[in-house]
Amino acid sequence: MREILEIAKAMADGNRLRVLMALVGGELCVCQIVELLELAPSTVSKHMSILRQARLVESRKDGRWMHYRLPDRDAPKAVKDAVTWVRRNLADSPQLAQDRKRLEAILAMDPEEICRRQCKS
Amino acid sequence: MREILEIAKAMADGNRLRVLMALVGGELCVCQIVELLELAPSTVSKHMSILRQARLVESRKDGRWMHYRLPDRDAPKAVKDAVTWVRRNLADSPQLAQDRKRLEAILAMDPEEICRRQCKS
DNA sequence: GTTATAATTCGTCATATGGCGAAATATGAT
DNA sequence: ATCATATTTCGCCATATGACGAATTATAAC
Repeated sequence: MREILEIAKAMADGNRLRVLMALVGGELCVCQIVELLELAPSTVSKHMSILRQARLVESRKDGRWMHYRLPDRDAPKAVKDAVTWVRRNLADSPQLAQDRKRLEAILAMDPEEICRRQCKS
Repeated sequence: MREILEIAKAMADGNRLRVLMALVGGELCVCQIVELLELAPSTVSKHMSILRQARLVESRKDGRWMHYRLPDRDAPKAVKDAVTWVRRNLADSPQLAQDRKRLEAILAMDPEEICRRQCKS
């Protein structure tokens, strides 16, 4: 129950659902997610920690960059099914189409340039 | 997105998950759910309204009694899949086994007797 | 070693959520 | 009509949650 409730709570936030959908296209680093959601890095970090605690995302550290991705095949079934549920049911949300578009632009930029932009603002 | 988020939020509470699992055995009236959860009727009513708003339960009024049940086949796919996810993953939660046991006792009682018990306490 | 930077942790704040009891509503019984 | 009762609505309170900025940590670059 504890585990299932943790997953359900992790899914119960619009920004976290947006992150999960953004990760469908492959892993992202925190600064890219910050750019997408337009939230403070500390806020995004907290969201990612909640998703990771629930095992809805996995992380990989690469130097100073932390990359997050959707769980592998060997994740618990509850987790995989939850991600599948989100993917299926948000696949054609018009609101998230906007995110896909923005994400495309973000991925086209150099990650370092993104960070520079964040420093300025 | 709105709809999916509403479902996820409705699932993000332990007592509401307990209700969903209790309803697997068939519909229940509010006083039976009150007896199971050991919460105030007003609190249970609020939980049920959140579940119904998300369409995770359907309701049927029978005189003074309001009965709640899991959604039919013609419910939205997102809803049916969510309920399936909960059922699959909580099927053998030891914590909920206790609820099943208590529910058995509750169903054995006359509904009116349950209400009488609630008036006393 | 010092500096720069990506990310996290911590403290704080505003709002959301879950709980209750009292009052209101709706319906059956007398 | 009056009363009893099953449920809901409302107002209140305590705690949880999501947001931010400042401080901290970890790592790359110099």
